[in-house]
Amino acid sequence: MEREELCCEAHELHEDQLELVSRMMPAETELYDLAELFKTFGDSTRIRILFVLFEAEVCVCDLAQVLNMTQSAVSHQLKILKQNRLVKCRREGKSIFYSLADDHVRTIIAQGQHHIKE
Amino acid sequence: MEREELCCEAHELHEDQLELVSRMMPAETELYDLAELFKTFGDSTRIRILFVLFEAEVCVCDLAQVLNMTQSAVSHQLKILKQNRLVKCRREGKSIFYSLADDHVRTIIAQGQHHIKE
DNA sequence: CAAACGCATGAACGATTGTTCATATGTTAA
DNA sequence: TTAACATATGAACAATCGTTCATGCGTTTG
Repeated sequence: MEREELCCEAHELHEDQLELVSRMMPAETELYDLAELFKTFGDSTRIRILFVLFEAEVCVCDLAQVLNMTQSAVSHQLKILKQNRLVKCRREGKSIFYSLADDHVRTIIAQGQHHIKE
Repeated sequence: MEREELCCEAHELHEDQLELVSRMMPAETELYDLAELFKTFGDSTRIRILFVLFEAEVCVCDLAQVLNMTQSAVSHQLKILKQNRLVKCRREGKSIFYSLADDHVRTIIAQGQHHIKE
């Protein structure tokens, strides 16, 4: 990450714009967390898992069956979804049931759908 | 992607649930496009670029200066943002000015911020 | 207790990603 | 036209990612 020494002088950002940008720019940790969150949505397997959970609370083996994936692959992705608090789970006997953590998930996906369909 | 032959019988999805899930599941191309879109948000460099564009229309070298990055790295990321229609650009002399493509970008980022802050 | 079941996890692998470096393209000024 | 400037782009590299395979953990059943 090298800093450019000089910049096109004709279009240099005004001082007040620079101040505005730096004032509105979130902290590094927030930027990182934001990227981490969207990265979680950035895989079609995880998106498919979320769409199943939009309709029902399901156990891991049902997820694997519906999505035509191995149980291991589903478990790995569920772990990522859970780490980013997109899903939650509860144990019931030998099975573990997964469901959406909250409604932000629906909203974010819906906004994404809206964007790609315009 | 191997299909599981058997599944926990006790918690098997009901037929009507299966039908509901498959009815609400988007087509493969839409799932892919959705993942592609969120993948674009899933990098802190691109997030930082977007936060600058929230405040001002800027040329590439100003972006590089503000973000303390090389012009090349910024250009590569701007290409990805443009391919996914998150930003647009116009030429003015030797410079090329980038700005937000539409307001979905703000909405999606805002939803993400809301989620990580709860 | 042991066996079976449902799920989680670590290692390994190919595939993808973000940056750097060198260079090409397009525009303006001399 | 030639030089300088602003930006774009291809190759190369390390780093990260998603899946598979083997195996471990927790629970229930016999």
